[in-house]
Amino acid sequence: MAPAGPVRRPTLADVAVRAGVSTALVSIVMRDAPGASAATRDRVRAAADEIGYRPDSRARLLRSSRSRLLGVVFGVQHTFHGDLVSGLYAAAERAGYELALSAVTPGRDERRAVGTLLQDRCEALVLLGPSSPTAALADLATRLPVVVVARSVRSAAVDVVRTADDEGIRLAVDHLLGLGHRDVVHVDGGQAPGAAERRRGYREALRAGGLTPRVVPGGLGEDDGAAAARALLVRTLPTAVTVFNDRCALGVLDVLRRAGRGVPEEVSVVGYDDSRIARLSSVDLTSVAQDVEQLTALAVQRALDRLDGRPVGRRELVVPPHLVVRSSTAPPR
Amino acid sequence: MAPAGPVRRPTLADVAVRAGVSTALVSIVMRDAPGASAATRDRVRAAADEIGYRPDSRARLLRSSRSRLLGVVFGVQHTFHGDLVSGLYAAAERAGYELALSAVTPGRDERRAVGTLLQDRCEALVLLGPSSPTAALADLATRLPVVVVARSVRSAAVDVVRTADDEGIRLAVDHLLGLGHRDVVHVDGGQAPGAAERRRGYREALRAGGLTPRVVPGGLGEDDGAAAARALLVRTLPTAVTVFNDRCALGVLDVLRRAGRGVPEEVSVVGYDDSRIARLSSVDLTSVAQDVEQLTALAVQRALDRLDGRPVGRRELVVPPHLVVRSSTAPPR
DNA sequence: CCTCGGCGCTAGAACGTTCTAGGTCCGTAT
DNA sequence: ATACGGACCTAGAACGTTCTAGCGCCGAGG
Repeated sequence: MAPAGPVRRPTLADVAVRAGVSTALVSIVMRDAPGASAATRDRVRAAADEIGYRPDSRARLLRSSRSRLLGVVFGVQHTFHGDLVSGLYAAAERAGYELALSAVTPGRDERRAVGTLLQDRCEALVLLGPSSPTAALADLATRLPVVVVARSVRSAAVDVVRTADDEGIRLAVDHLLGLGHRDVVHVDGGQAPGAAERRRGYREALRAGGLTPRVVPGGLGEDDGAAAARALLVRTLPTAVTVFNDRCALGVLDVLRRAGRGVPEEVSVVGYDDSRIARLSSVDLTSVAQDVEQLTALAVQRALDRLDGRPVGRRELVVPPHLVVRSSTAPPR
Repeated sequence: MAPAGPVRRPTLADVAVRAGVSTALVSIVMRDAPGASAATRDRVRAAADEIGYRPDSRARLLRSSRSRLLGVVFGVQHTFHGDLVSGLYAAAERAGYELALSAVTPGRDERRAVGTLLQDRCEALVLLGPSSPTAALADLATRLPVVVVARSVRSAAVDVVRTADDEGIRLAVDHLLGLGHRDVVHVDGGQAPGAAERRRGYREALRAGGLTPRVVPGGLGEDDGAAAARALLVRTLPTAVTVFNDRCALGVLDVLRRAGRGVPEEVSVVGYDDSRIARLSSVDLTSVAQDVEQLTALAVQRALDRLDGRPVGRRELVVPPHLVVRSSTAPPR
């Protein structure tokens, strides 16, 4: 039943013969371009449907100078990248662009991923949380517009769209202070990208409330969070904790609960990322959410601005996050 | 710093002029095809590097009859699909094929995803857990080889590569019986794809051990698992539970622990999927893992067999899963 | 000396589109 | 009548590759 080998696909010429017109006219009809009568349009479309014609985007893009193609590099294991890709599809479609996806996997590094996109004639590149060194990104940017999402890059060559991480933590702290907490600790992300800014946001927010900041070392993973929580347990426990990210927060949560310290009864916990983990009903973690909609819309917008040579303002676009309150935070006892 | 607009990319002709040879020769060198002397090869390559030439895959594919392109449709929110994509990249590369990714997102359905791949001239399609009706898949398969992964399809037209779900549950049950459990309950997945087979595997395994199966209704999500666990708590608790999937198992776990029933001290729990959730150290759930490596290798293999017109055996390839033992299972007290 | 075969290379035609520059026809204004 | 403009359509040249022929050259075999 399945075709034996690669079948020759029908082309414009096949449709043209069948409809008794020229290929150029078929092309016009297929593109919904002006220059054909309604009657012929119907006839051509019917012919195309009958033989199952589909335009060949390769040939199409080859001919037209602009490819209207946006390359996207994403990490296949980051669930957050999945959300971003969804948003990018929507934003690109609104602008009449297609997306070419290229994944970074354990066996396929960023160089490879970018390389295939370049061959695909993308007009611009959107890189989600890239790990390439700044120099490599800058070099890439000499060839085509490059927009980096969710990471900050110290280079004048590439555009950046990211979340205001300091403000995110500030939201978390303000939420806790608003609930009446006065003893709020921050579990740190160490060297991780974004950690410094979140730490700073925490310090500023606490000082603004007239309180003394207290930062304990943490990390990216659950184990880091668990260690941080154990460290907190040996001293006097704070009434609330802001954590670098959700995974780390999960470790904190787990250790506290196992130690019989109720969350949120004894300690309130706030994570960061609003990841799928945070949304699990058994976790139900209050968390800082990035505005995917806006991040992706701006990324596409910026890419197009560069392509069309429009003047752009700040090279770095910073999007405010918002807080998603769940059941891991409550007023102190 | 970033280029103002779409810059004209260097072409074969540019390289040819610079190296003082014909475009055909440059093409030969770029493809590592025989027919050029070592000296010229070096010269051409140097010229290409200097002007930053990259072959245009559109034009390349347009010209050569075979595109050596495999289309992959995946769901952007399924983390498991991410793992599969990684495997597919590796398998495709070994076979000298490229992958064209097309994502299904909340705002972009499967039809769309498949449509763009068809336009991209893919030779065959690999669909990860597609939700399209069988008829649509069969229709698609009349146009090009279609391999469905991780879902079973009742159609002679499409190939299927999937995990032996019944055997997976059997592994889980045997593990529990081996630990000494005699009272093992299965929390069901209802109508979900794969649920029937897992249920059957459970029943068979229990009967093979001379025990009486007991199935309670569950579902795909945590809440379903939570409800099932609560139902179990009102009767006599079994000593072990196999659950339809990890998310559902998480709900079971949560309710049991909150009710003060230790896992694995009082009840052992086994999930299914070996998802990221199961691997979280705070969850650490024993789970049935699908063999991603083999699933993807077979999927690519089968697609190529169809393309090359090689005779294939069974239309459906079933891969055995394996059990990943973690700390949610232990001998009964 | 001529032929032959292989190596290194090139000219020119594909591939399936889009685009430019017309070409017909018809109705209307001159 | 002739010219003109517009609506509809077509021929043929791109686009950047790969592929098929075939060219010139050199050394070996007749």
